[in-house]
Amino acid sequence: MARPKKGNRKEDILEAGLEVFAIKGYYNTTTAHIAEKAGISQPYVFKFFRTKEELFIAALDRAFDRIIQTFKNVESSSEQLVNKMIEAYEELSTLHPNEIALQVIGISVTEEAIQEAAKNGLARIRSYTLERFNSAGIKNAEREVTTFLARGMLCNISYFLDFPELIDKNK
Amino acid sequence: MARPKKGNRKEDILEAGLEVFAIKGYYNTTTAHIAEKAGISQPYVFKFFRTKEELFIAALDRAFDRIIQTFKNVESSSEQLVNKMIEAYEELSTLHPNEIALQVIGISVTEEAIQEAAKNGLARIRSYTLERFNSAGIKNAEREVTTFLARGMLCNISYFLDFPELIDKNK
DNA sequence: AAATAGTTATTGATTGATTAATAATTAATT
DNA sequence: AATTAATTATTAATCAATCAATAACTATTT
Repeated sequence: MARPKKGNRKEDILEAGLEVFAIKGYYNTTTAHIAEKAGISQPYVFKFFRTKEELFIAALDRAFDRIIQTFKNVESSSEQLVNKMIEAYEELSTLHPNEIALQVIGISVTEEAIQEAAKNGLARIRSYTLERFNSAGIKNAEREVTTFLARGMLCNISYFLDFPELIDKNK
Repeated sequence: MARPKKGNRKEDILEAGLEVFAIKGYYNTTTAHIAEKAGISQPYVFKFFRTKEELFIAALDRAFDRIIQTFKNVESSSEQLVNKMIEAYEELSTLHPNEIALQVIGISVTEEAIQEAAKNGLARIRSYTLERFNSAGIKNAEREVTTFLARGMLCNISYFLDFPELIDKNK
């Protein structure tokens, strides 16, 4: 049977892709897996995304969008900004674990176009954070951003590996 | 012709594997690539390592060994220990880039046994560092170790993506 | 309102390339 | 002759991507 559903198929595929890629990684995910999750046939994926790589990059971009949106939602005074942003990021790893996992996966995949997309996403995070720290009047902002990113990366890995002991439990 | 070479084949394969995996990643590396680099035929790899995964894990373990050895070679007074270790790690990324790349790759691969090996390697780094910080009488050692690891992870990613701007240039 | 024409949504079948791993075989060394 | 070192030949599986076909809907004409 044809034409059963109505909704936005491209959107379905993108969300399915984000989830499956985040769980199984780039190479272990087949287009058939994604299709199944999206409730369509495997070849139909290619009507909306020219290649598996293109679909992955679209999912990765969306993951970075959501991460940045999380930071944008943090409202805070200068005093507490850094701590609030760290808090927000930690919350993200329980609230949107797939976005974090996809970030880790995107960074380490060796396909060139994917690495470019990952660099781009990290650059966006960095420049948004720097802007924010600056307009909050934080001194030594560049250095603080680096420390913030570093903590974020360790947080990612600790979450991705399901290895909480990697981070000390003092707060 | 058979038996042309003499040396330790297992060792050759392991070093070839470490290098090729570090450059192309786990999934994009074929056993044929490694064999070629080691100067042997593809199936002969399996005389020394039962599976591709087993070979990767052996290479990853060796990479972690070398990283830890680098830290062991740092001799320093309590005062300068942390800075000296950071310096040593930064040097590592130019001196032994493959070991760093393999670490990044090992962490993000979704094969379970490989993730276990990566966790194990990180745990070894953490516990060695903690011991060292403690016996140097550094106060708040747990927290300092976390900061040290975080910085290391960002360093890894910045190197792996060839993206130095991710880290601020102040020292 | 019936028939016709055209479009959109979707699938089944297939393929061509890749590749880890095994088996059979050959050559050199002791 | 037996052991060791290595190769060639082969296989079985996997998967992204293409293609041709079909079902269902919409618009147009009669």
